Amino acid sequence: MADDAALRLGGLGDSLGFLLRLAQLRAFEDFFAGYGALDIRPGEMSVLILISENPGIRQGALARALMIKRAHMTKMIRAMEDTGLVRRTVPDDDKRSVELWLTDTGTERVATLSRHLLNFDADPDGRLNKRERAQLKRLLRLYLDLPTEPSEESGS
Amino acid sequence: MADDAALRLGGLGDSLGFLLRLAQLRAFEDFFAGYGALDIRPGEMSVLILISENPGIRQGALARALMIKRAHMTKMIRAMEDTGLVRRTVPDDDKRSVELWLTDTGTERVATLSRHLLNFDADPDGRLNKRERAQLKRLLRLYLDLPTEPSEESGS
DNA sequence: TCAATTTTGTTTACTGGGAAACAGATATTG
DNA sequence: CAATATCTGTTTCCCAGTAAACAAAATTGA
Repeated sequence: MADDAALRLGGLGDSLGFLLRLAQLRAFEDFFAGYGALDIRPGEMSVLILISENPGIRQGALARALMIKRAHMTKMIRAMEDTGLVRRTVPDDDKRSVELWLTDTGTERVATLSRHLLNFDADPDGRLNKRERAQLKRLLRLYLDLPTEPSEESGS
Repeated sequence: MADDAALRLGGLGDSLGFLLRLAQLRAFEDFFAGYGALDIRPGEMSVLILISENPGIRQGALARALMIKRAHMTKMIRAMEDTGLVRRTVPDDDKRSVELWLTDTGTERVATLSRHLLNFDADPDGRLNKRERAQLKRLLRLYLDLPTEPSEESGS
């Protein structure tokens, strides 16, 4: 039990990759703890939100943004099409590509998820306080070459 | 190309879980870029290092420390036993459990890996400077309830 | 003592995700 | 224009990892 705390991590404890992996697993635990009832996976959620924010986004662009492979995106999108959350169209000017749109059901789902996402993320679970949490996110965005300030253009 | 930068992330860009997932994927990319030649996976490496730092550690404790399931640990350890990196013993005082030890080959491997790990992690790849990198790791350790200071105090 | 519960590791079946080969559409280059 | 190269999505096959059921050992509780 307390034995685990006594474990020596060696060089691992100073490895960014190791810390990130553990932190991600922990964050997903938190995610499921908070979202359990909703029967949604993190991956599906991110896909839905990105389509919602970027209607008509092409499948490949979505895969790049989420850093998953096109082969896997094909499967995810097909599943979400089957459950009626997403609609696919092929544009005339490039018939290789596929554009993605939310169905009405998908739009509703995103609305629900977004509400919960805000609640979830705003709730410090005791390990980090608000300031530390914000700082952590800032550094992660930096590491990821993402805009440091989340683009907040939509007037409420 | 530049399209990707123009993507709107919506609530996702402020979600710790999302940022952690992306960061972890990116860190693994970096890992393979730096380690490619060595033919080692991050998971195997962490197992080897933890056994090296905690000789005789039991399989379950190792699984908990790395936040992976015992079922999967069984497979990993068996594979590493087959390739002669790890040795398993069953202690007399608890015949359910399995204690893990490095073979000589395993010990050599860890020595090599540790050298590379230091090089790798010490090399800022341009996105974060040393200070930011250290700060990021500090916050991650905090989030993970790990000791904020790596157990070793070396220079500076 | 000895039945019931818990712990530890294993097996089997399944899911999430990647690698590689592919086909159709588009872009490039002569 | 034709020939080639590249891009986009898909298919197939594979690997990492999980879930659930299990067996053996250990612990608990009457």
